[in-house]
Amino acid sequence: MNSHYPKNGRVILHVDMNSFYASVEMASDPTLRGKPLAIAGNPQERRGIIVTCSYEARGFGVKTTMPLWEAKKLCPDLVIMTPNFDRYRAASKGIFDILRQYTELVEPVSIDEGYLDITDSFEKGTPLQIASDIQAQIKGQLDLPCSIGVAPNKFLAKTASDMKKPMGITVLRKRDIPNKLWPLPVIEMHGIGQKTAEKLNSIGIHTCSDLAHANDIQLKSLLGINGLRLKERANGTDRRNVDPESIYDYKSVGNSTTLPKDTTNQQELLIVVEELCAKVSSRLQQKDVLGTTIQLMIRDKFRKTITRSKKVANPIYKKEDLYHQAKDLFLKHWDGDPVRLLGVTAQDVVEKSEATEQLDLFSYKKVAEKEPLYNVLSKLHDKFGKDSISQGIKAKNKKKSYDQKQDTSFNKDFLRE
DNA sequence: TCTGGGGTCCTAGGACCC
DNA sequence: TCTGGGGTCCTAGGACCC
Repeated sequence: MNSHYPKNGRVILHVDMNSFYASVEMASDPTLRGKPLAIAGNPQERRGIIVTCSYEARGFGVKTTMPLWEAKKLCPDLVIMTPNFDRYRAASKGIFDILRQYTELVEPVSIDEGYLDITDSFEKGTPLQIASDIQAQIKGQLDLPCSIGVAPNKFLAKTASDMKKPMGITVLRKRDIPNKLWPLPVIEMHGIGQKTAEKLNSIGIHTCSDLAHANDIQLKSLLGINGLRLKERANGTDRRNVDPESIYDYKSVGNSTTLPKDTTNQQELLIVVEELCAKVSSRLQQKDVLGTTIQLMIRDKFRKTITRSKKVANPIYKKEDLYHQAKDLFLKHWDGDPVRLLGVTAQDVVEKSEATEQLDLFSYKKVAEKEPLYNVLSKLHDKFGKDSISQGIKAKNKKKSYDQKQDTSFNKDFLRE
Protein backbone atom coordinates (compact mmCIF):
# COMPACT_ATOMS: atom_id res chain seq x y z
CA MET A 1 0.00 0.00 0.00
CA ASN A 2 2.56 2.47 1.14
CA SER A 3 4.90 1.16 -1.46
CA HIS A 4 6.48 4.33 -2.78
CA TYR A 5 8.15 4.92 0.56
CA PRO A 6 10.96 3.02 2.20
CA LYS A 7 9.88 0.44 4.74
CA ASN A 8 9.75 1.94 8.23
CA GLY A 9 10.45 5.36 6.71
CA ARG A 10 8.42 8.28 7.91
CA VAL A 11 7.06 11.28 6.03
CA ILE A 12 7.17 14.45 8.12
CA LEU A 13 6.00 17.92 7.15
CA HIS A 14 7.15 21.13 8.78
CA VAL A 15 4.74 24.00 8.18
CA ASP A 16 6.21 27.41 8.86
CA MET A 17 4.14 30.58 8.44
CA ASN A 18 5.89 33.41 6.60
CA SER A 19 6.32 36.63 8.64
CA PHE A 20 3.30 35.49 10.57
CA TYR A 21 2.23 38.56 12.57
CA ALA A 22 2.71 40.88 9.63
CA SER A 23 0.83 38.51 7.33
CA VAL A 24 -2.09 38.30 9.73
CA GLU A 25 -2.30 42.09 9.88
CA MET A 26 -2.25 42.30 6.10
CA ALA A 27 -4.95 39.66 5.81
CA SER A 28 -7.19 41.59 8.19
CA ASP A 29 -6.43 45.00 6.62
CA PRO A 30 -5.61 44.69 2.90
CA THR A 31 -4.61 48.37 2.68
CA LEU A 32 -1.41 47.32 4.45
CA ARG A 33 -0.48 45.07 1.56
CA GLY A 34 2.65 45.99 -0.31
CA LYS A 35 3.79 48.31 2.45
CA PRO A 36 6.86 47.92 4.63
CA LEU A 37 5.17 46.76 7.84
CA ALA A 38 6.73 45.97 11.18
CA ILE A 39 5.19 44.58 14.34
CA ALA A 40 6.99 45.94 17.36
CA GLY A 41 6.41 45.83 21.08
CA ASN A 42 5.77 49.19 22.72
CA PRO A 43 6.54 51.51 19.79
CA GLN A 44 6.08 54.56 22.00
CA GLU A 45 8.93 53.47 24.22
CA ARG A 46 12.61 53.45 23.56
CA ARG A 47 12.88 49.73 24.31
CA GLY A 48 10.80 48.58 21.37
CA ILE A 49 12.22 45.96 19.03
CA ILE A 50 10.98 44.51 15.76
CA VAL A 51 9.13 41.27 16.39
CA THR A 52 8.21 40.53 12.78
CA CYS A 53 8.29 42.50 9.56
CA SER A 54 6.91 42.15 6.04
CA TYR A 55 9.09 41.18 3.10
CA GLU A 56 8.81 44.77 1.86
CA ALA A 57 10.37 45.97 5.12
CA ARG A 58 13.08 43.34 4.85
CA GLY A 59 13.98 44.89 1.53
CA PHE A 60 15.13 47.95 3.45
CA GLY A 61 17.32 45.85 5.71
CA VAL A 62 14.83 45.76 8.58
CA LYS A 63 15.21 42.59 10.62
CA THR A 64 13.65 40.79 13.55
CA THR A 65 15.04 41.89 16.97
CA MET A 66 16.33 45.17 15.54
CA PRO A 67 15.64 48.14 17.84
CA LEU A 68 12.82 50.29 16.53
CA TRP A 69 14.86 53.45 16.11
CA GLU A 70 17.35 51.61 13.93
CA ALA A 71 14.57 50.21 11.73
CA LYS A 72 13.08 53.69 11.28
CA LYS A 73 16.46 55.00 10.22
CA LEU A 74 16.69 52.31 7.54
CA CYS A 75 13.09 52.73 6.43
CA PRO A 76 11.50 56.09 7.34
CA ASP A 77 8.12 55.08 5.85
CA LEU A 78 7.96 51.90 7.93
CA VAL A 79 4.42 51.22 9.14
CA ILE A 80 4.64 50.16 12.76
CA MET A 81 1.96 48.26 14.63
CA THR A 82 1.75 46.81 18.11
CA PRO A 83 1.05 43.10 18.33
CA ASN A 84 -2.60 41.96 18.39
CA PHE A 85 -2.09 38.64 20.08
CA ASP A 86 -5.76 37.72 20.13
CA ARG A 87 -5.83 38.08 16.37
CA TYR A 88 -2.70 35.91 16.00
CA ARG A 89 -4.07 33.25 18.31
CA ALA A 90 -7.29 33.13 16.29
CA ALA A 91 -5.33 32.80 13.04
CA SER A 92 -3.16 30.12 14.63
CA LYS A 93 -6.20 28.12 15.64
CA GLY A 94 -7.48 28.36 12.07
CA ILE A 95 -4.17 27.05 10.76
CA PHE A 96 -3.96 24.09 13.12
CA ASP A 97 -7.60 23.22 12.47
CA ILE A 98 -6.69 22.94 8.80
CA LEU A 99 -3.58 20.87 9.54
CA ARG A 100 -5.60 18.42 11.63
CA GLN A 101 -7.82 17.73 8.64
CA TYR A 102 -4.86 15.85 7.16
CA THR A 103 -3.74 13.90 10.23
CA GLU A 104 -4.22 13.79 13.99
CA LEU A 105 -0.45 13.68 14.32
CA VAL A 106 0.07 17.44 14.45
CA GLU A 107 2.61 18.87 16.87
CA PRO A 108 2.42 22.63 17.31
CA VAL A 109 5.90 24.02 18.01
CA SER A 110 4.90 27.65 18.40
CA ILE A 111 2.04 29.91 17.42
CA ASP A 112 3.09 29.79 13.76
CA GLU A 113 4.78 26.48 13.06
CA GLY A 114 4.20 22.80 13.50
CA TYR A 115 5.10 19.29 12.45
CA LEU A 116 2.81 16.72 10.84
CA ASP A 117 3.49 13.01 10.57
CA ILE A 118 1.73 12.01 7.34
CA THR A 119 3.35 8.59 7.04
CA ASP A 120 -0.05 6.91 7.25
CA SER A 121 -2.04 9.63 5.48
CA PHE A 122 -1.37 8.34 1.98
CA GLU A 123 -5.11 8.16 1.26
CA LYS A 124 -5.02 11.98 1.28
CA GLY A 125 -2.49 12.00 -1.57
CA THR A 126 1.23 11.90 -2.10
CA PRO A 127 3.34 13.90 0.36
CA LEU A 128 3.84 16.61 -2.22
CA GLN A 129 0.11 16.77 -2.96
CA ILE A 130 -0.69 17.01 0.73
CA ALA A 131 1.86 19.79 1.23
CA SER A 132 0.50 21.63 -1.76
CA ASP A 133 -3.12 21.21 -0.60
CA ILE A 134 -2.29 22.46 2.88
CA GLN A 135 -0.50 25.49 1.53
CA ALA A 136 -3.37 26.30 -0.84
CA GLN A 137 -5.99 25.81 1.84
CA ILE A 138 -4.25 28.08 4.35
CA LYS A 139 -3.79 30.68 1.66
CA GLY A 140 -7.34 30.31 0.33
CA GLN A 141 -9.21 30.25 3.63
CA LEU A 142 -7.05 32.49 5.79
CA ASP A 143 -5.12 34.47 3.19
CA LEU A 144 -1.85 33.55 4.91
CA PRO A 145 1.38 32.41 3.25
CA CYS A 146 3.47 29.52 4.54
CA SER A 147 6.46 27.42 3.59
CA ILE A 148 6.48 23.65 3.97
CA GLY A 149 9.32 21.18 4.29
CA VAL A 150 8.82 17.52 3.35
CA ALA A 151 11.33 15.03 4.74
CA PRO A 152 11.86 11.73 6.56
CA ASN A 153 12.32 13.39 9.96
CA LYS A 154 11.76 16.58 11.94
CA PHE A 155 15.19 18.08 11.54
CA LEU A 156 15.25 17.70 7.77
CA ALA A 157 11.65 18.91 7.47
CA LYS A 158 12.47 22.00 9.51
CA THR A 159 15.59 22.62 7.45
CA ALA A 160 13.61 22.18 4.24
CA SER A 161 10.83 24.59 5.18
CA ASP A 162 13.50 27.24 5.61
CA MET A 163 14.91 26.80 2.13
CA LYS A 164 12.23 28.53 0.12
CA LYS A 165 10.28 31.53 1.39
CA PRO A 166 7.65 32.74 1.04
CA MET A 167 5.16 30.11 -0.15
CA GLY A 168 7.76 27.44 -0.81
CA ILE A 169 7.54 23.67 -0.71
CA THR A 170 10.86 21.87 -0.40
CA VAL A 171 11.55 18.16 -0.34
CA LEU A 172 14.67 17.08 1.49
CA ARG A 173 15.36 13.38 1.16
CA LYS A 174 18.31 11.52 2.64
CA ARG A 175 19.97 11.46 -0.75
CA ASP A 176 19.64 15.25 -1.06
CA ILE A 177 21.77 15.83 2.02
CA PRO A 178 25.19 16.11 0.36
CA ASN A 179 23.94 18.65 -2.15
CA LYS A 180 21.39 20.61 -0.14
CA LEU A 181 22.44 20.42 3.50
CA TRP A 182 26.18 19.96 3.58
CA PRO A 183 27.14 23.17 1.75
CA LEU A 184 25.42 25.31 4.42
CA PRO A 185 27.50 27.07 7.07
CA VAL A 186 26.94 25.47 10.48
CA ILE A 187 25.23 28.58 11.87
CA GLU A 188 22.32 27.89 9.52
CA MET A 189 21.59 24.65 11.31
CA HIS A 190 18.65 24.58 13.71
CA GLY A 191 20.22 24.16 17.14
CA ILE A 192 23.43 25.99 16.34
CA GLY A 193 23.64 29.62 17.38
CA GLN A 194 26.41 32.22 17.48
CA LYS A 195 28.36 30.67 20.35
CA THR A 196 28.31 27.12 19.07
CA ALA A 197 29.16 28.24 15.55
CA GLU A 198 32.19 30.12 16.90
CA LYS A 199 33.35 27.09 18.85
CA LEU A 200 32.97 24.86 15.80
CA ASN A 201 34.76 27.36 13.58
CA SER A 202 37.63 27.43 16.07
CA ILE A 203 38.38 23.76 15.35
CA GLY A 204 38.00 24.19 11.62
CA ILE A 205 34.37 23.12 11.27
CA HIS A 206 32.64 25.63 9.02
CA THR A 207 30.06 23.79 6.94
CA CYS A 208 27.47 21.15 7.74
CA SER A 209 29.67 18.78 5.75
CA ASP A 210 32.58 19.47 8.10
CA LEU A 211 30.28 18.77 11.04
CA ALA A 212 28.90 15.59 9.48
CA HIS A 213 32.44 14.20 9.17
CA ALA A 214 33.88 15.60 12.39
CA ASN A 215 35.74 13.54 14.96
CA ASP A 216 33.45 12.27 17.75
CA ILE A 217 35.96 12.63 20.56
CA GLN A 218 36.80 16.17 19.57
CA LEU A 219 33.12 17.13 19.22
CA LYS A 220 32.24 15.62 22.57
CA SER A 221 34.97 17.50 24.38
CA LEU A 222 33.98 20.76 22.68
CA LEU A 223 30.19 20.61 23.00
CA GLY A 224 29.35 17.68 25.22
CA ILE A 225 26.58 15.30 24.28
CA ASN A 226 25.01 18.02 22.15
CA GLY A 227 27.98 17.91 19.79
CA LEU A 228 27.29 14.29 18.93
CA ARG A 229 23.62 15.00 18.43
CA LEU A 230 24.39 17.86 16.07
CA LYS A 231 26.69 15.60 14.07
CA GLU A 232 23.89 13.05 13.77
CA ARG A 233 21.55 15.77 12.54
CA ALA A 234 24.14 16.93 10.02
CA ASN A 235 24.11 13.37 8.72
CA GLY A 236 20.34 13.53 8.40
CA THR A 237 19.47 11.39 11.43
CA ASP A 238 16.75 12.48 13.85
CA ARG A 239 14.56 9.94 15.63
CA ARG A 240 12.27 12.37 17.49
CA ASN A 241 8.59 11.59 17.13
CA VAL A 242 5.86 14.01 16.19
CA ASP A 243 4.11 14.38 19.53
CA PRO A 244 0.68 16.09 19.50
CA GLU A 245 0.60 16.05 23.32
CA SER A 246 3.79 18.02 23.84
CA ILE A 247 1.93 21.33 24.05
CA TYR A 248 0.31 20.16 27.28
CA ASP A 249 3.68 19.66 28.94
CA TYR A 250 4.23 23.01 30.64
CA LYS A 251 7.42 23.10 32.61
CA SER A 252 7.38 26.75 33.60
CA VAL A 253 5.16 29.82 33.51
CA GLY A 254 6.76 33.22 33.77
CA ASN A 255 6.33 36.93 33.20
CA SER A 256 9.03 39.54 32.89
CA THR A 257 9.16 43.20 32.03
CA THR A 258 11.75 45.75 31.06
CA LEU A 259 11.05 48.84 33.16
CA PRO A 260 10.26 52.16 31.43
CA LYS A 261 13.54 53.34 32.92
CA ASP A 262 16.17 51.85 35.17
CA THR A 263 15.44 52.44 38.83
CA THR A 264 16.79 51.86 42.33
CA ASN A 265 13.51 52.66 44.06
CA GLN A 266 12.73 49.63 46.19
CA GLN A 267 9.02 50.40 46.57
CA GLU A 268 8.60 50.75 42.81
CA LEU A 269 10.51 47.55 42.18
CA LEU A 270 8.48 45.58 44.69
CA ILE A 271 5.27 46.83 43.12
CA VAL A 272 6.48 45.51 39.77
CA VAL A 273 7.39 42.17 41.35
CA GLU A 274 3.91 42.01 42.83
CA GLU A 275 2.29 42.75 39.46
CA LEU A 276 4.37 40.05 37.82
CA CYS A 277 3.30 37.59 40.50
CA ALA A 278 -0.34 38.50 39.84
CA LYS A 279 0.09 37.76 36.12
CA VAL A 280 1.89 34.48 36.74
CA SER A 281 -0.75 33.51 39.27
CA SER A 282 -3.61 34.08 36.87
CA ARG A 283 -1.87 32.18 34.08
CA LEU A 284 -1.17 29.27 36.43
CA GLN A 285 -4.86 29.21 37.32
CA GLN A 286 -5.90 29.26 33.67
CA LYS A 287 -3.73 26.24 33.03
CA ASP A 288 -4.76 24.56 36.28
CA VAL A 289 -1.17 24.07 37.42
CA LEU A 290 1.01 25.03 40.37
CA GLY A 291 4.67 25.96 40.64
CA THR A 292 7.17 24.05 42.76
CA THR A 293 10.11 26.42 42.33
CA ILE A 294 9.84 30.20 42.20
CA GLN A 295 12.47 32.08 40.25
CA LEU A 296 13.23 35.80 40.32
CA MET A 297 15.19 37.41 37.52
CA ILE A 298 16.98 40.75 37.85
CA ARG A 299 18.75 42.47 34.96
CA ASP A 300 20.89 45.52 35.59
CA LYS A 301 21.71 48.51 33.42
CA PHE A 302 24.63 46.63 31.87
CA ARG A 303 22.19 43.87 30.92
CA LYS A 304 23.88 41.53 33.33
CA THR A 305 21.19 39.12 34.46
CA ILE A 306 20.99 37.02 37.58
CA THR A 307 18.38 34.44 38.51
CA ARG A 308 17.65 33.31 42.04
CA SER A 309 15.25 30.53 42.79
CA LYS A 310 13.76 28.67 45.71
CA LYS A 311 12.00 25.37 45.83
CA VAL A 312 8.95 25.41 48.08
CA ALA A 313 7.68 22.54 50.20
CA ASN A 314 4.22 22.59 48.64
CA PRO A 315 3.47 23.81 45.10
CA ILE A 316 1.82 27.23 44.98
CA TYR A 317 -0.21 29.36 42.58
CA LYS A 318 -1.82 32.16 44.64
CA LYS A 319 -0.53 35.65 44.03
CA GLU A 320 0.21 36.19 47.72
CA ASP A 321 2.22 32.97 47.95
CA LEU A 322 4.19 33.76 44.80
CA TYR A 323 4.83 37.29 46.00
CA HIS A 324 5.96 36.11 49.40
CA GLN A 325 8.66 33.99 47.75
CA ALA A 326 9.61 36.47 45.04
CA LYS A 327 9.86 39.37 47.48
CA ASP A 328 12.05 37.27 49.74
CA LEU A 329 14.38 36.46 46.87
CA PHE A 330 14.45 40.08 45.77
CA LEU A 331 15.30 41.48 49.20
CA LYS A 332 17.92 38.80 49.76
CA HIS A 333 19.72 39.14 46.42
CA TRP A 334 19.21 42.65 45.03
CA ASP A 335 22.48 44.52 45.40
CA GLY A 336 20.88 47.99 45.19
CA ASP A 337 22.10 48.72 41.64
CA PRO A 338 19.72 50.23 39.08
CA VAL A 339 17.37 47.57 37.74
CA ARG A 340 16.42 47.30 34.06
CA LEU A 341 14.26 44.19 34.05
CA LEU A 342 12.40 42.06 36.53
CA GLY A 343 10.94 38.61 35.97
CA VAL A 344 9.05 36.04 38.00
CA THR A 345 8.73 32.42 36.88
CA ALA A 346 6.99 29.42 38.40
CA GLN A 347 9.07 26.36 37.50
CA ASP A 348 8.60 22.61 37.77
CA VAL A 349 4.89 23.09 37.40
CA VAL A 350 2.62 20.22 38.36
CA GLU A 351 -1.03 19.66 37.62
CA LYS A 352 -3.36 20.81 40.31
CA SER A 353 -4.67 17.28 40.83
CA GLU A 354 -1.16 15.98 41.52
CA ALA A 355 -0.41 18.79 43.90
CA THR A 356 -3.70 18.28 45.69
CA GLU A 357 -2.88 14.64 46.31
CA GLN A 358 0.31 15.74 47.93
CA LEU A 359 -1.35 18.36 50.10
CA ASP A 360 -4.19 16.05 50.93
CA LEU A 361 -1.88 13.58 52.60
CA PHE A 362 -2.09 15.84 55.61
CA SER A 363 -5.86 15.87 55.54
CA TYR A 364 -6.01 12.14 55.13
CA LYS A 365 -3.73 11.67 58.06
CA LYS A 366 -6.06 13.81 60.14
CA VAL A 367 -9.07 11.91 58.87
CA ALA A 368 -7.36 8.67 59.66
CA GLU A 369 -7.20 9.62 63.30
CA LYS A 370 -10.96 9.91 63.52
CA GLU A 371 -12.47 7.72 60.86
CA PRO A 372 -12.46 4.01 60.16
CA LEU A 373 -9.79 2.88 57.74
CA TYR A 374 -12.49 1.98 55.25
CA ASN A 375 -13.56 5.64 54.81
CA VAL A 376 -10.04 6.84 54.32
CA LEU A 377 -9.28 4.23 51.71
CA SER A 378 -12.49 4.84 49.80
CA LYS A 379 -11.78 8.57 49.68
CA LEU A 380 -8.31 7.89 48.40
CA HIS A 381 -9.74 5.56 45.82
CA ASP A 382 -12.14 8.26 44.62
CA LYS A 383 -9.29 10.66 44.30
CA PHE A 384 -6.95 8.41 42.39
CA GLY A 385 -9.79 7.02 40.31
CA LYS A 386 -11.01 10.42 39.25
CA ASP A 387 -7.51 11.50 38.32
CA SER A 388 -6.77 8.48 36.25
CA ILE A 389 -9.86 9.19 34.18
CA SER A 390 -9.03 12.85 33.68
CA GLN A 391 -5.48 12.17 32.54
CA GLY A 392 -4.60 11.41 28.96
CA ILE A 393 -2.79 8.19 28.23
CA LYS A 394 0.49 9.95 27.75
CA ALA A 395 0.09 12.07 30.84
CA LYS A 396 -0.56 8.90 32.77
CA ASN A 397 2.60 7.33 31.52
CA LYS A 398 4.57 10.43 32.30
CA LYS A 399 3.05 10.64 35.73
CA LYS A 400 3.86 7.06 36.58
CA SER A 401 7.27 7.57 38.06
CA TYR A 402 6.02 10.59 39.97
CA ASP A 403 3.03 8.71 41.29
CA GLN A 404 5.14 5.81 42.38
CA LYS A 405 7.18 8.18 44.49
CA GLN A 406 3.99 9.67 45.89
CA ASP A 407 2.60 6.24 46.61
CA THR A 408 5.69 5.29 48.54
CA SER A 409 5.64 8.39 50.64
CA PHE A 410 1.96 7.99 51.23
CA ASN A 411 2.35 4.42 52.40
CA LYS A 412 5.19 5.31 54.65
CA ASP A 413 3.37 8.22 56.21
CA PHE A 414 0.14 6.34 56.41
CA LEU A 415 1.67 3.37 58.12
CA ARG A 416 3.62 5.49 60.50
CA GLU A 417 0.52 7.29 61.75
C1' DT B 1 21.45 57.08 24.40
C1' DC B 2 21.29 49.39 21.07
C1' DT B 3 19.35 44.82 22.06
C1' DG B 4 11.61 42.08 24.31
C1' DG B 5 9.35 38.34 26.30
C1' DG B 6 7.92 33.68 26.10
C1' DG B 7 10.02 29.33 26.64
C1' DT B 8 13.25 24.52 26.63
C1' DC B 9 17.24 21.92 27.55
C1' DC B 10 21.88 21.15 29.29
C1' DT B 11 25.87 21.61 32.45
C1' DA B 12 28.23 21.99 36.60
C1' DG B 13 29.23 22.33 41.47
C1' DG B 14 28.04 21.50 46.19
C1' DA B 15 25.27 19.11 49.68
C1' DC B 16 23.88 14.95 51.16
C1' DC B 17 23.22 9.98 51.40
C1' DC B 18 24.56 5.15 51.12
C1' DT C 1 47.99 11.56 58.94
C1' DC C 2 43.70 9.77 55.38
C1' DT C 3 40.14 9.14 53.05
C1' DG C 4 36.13 5.55 47.20
C1' DG C 5 32.45 5.86 44.21
C1' DG C 6 27.77 6.35 43.03
C1' DG C 7 23.47 8.60 42.96
C1' DT C 8 20.03 12.43 43.62
C1' DC C 9 18.59 17.03 44.70
C1' DC C 10 19.09 21.94 44.52
C1' DT C 11 20.68 26.06 42.47
C1' DA C 12 22.74 29.20 38.88
C1' DG C 13 23.98 30.12 34.49
C1' DG C 14 24.25 29.63 29.54
C1' DA C 15 22.81 28.47 24.80
C1' DC C 16 19.20 28.32 21.81
C1' DC C 17 14.59 29.03 19.60
C1' DC C 18 10.35 31.77 18.06
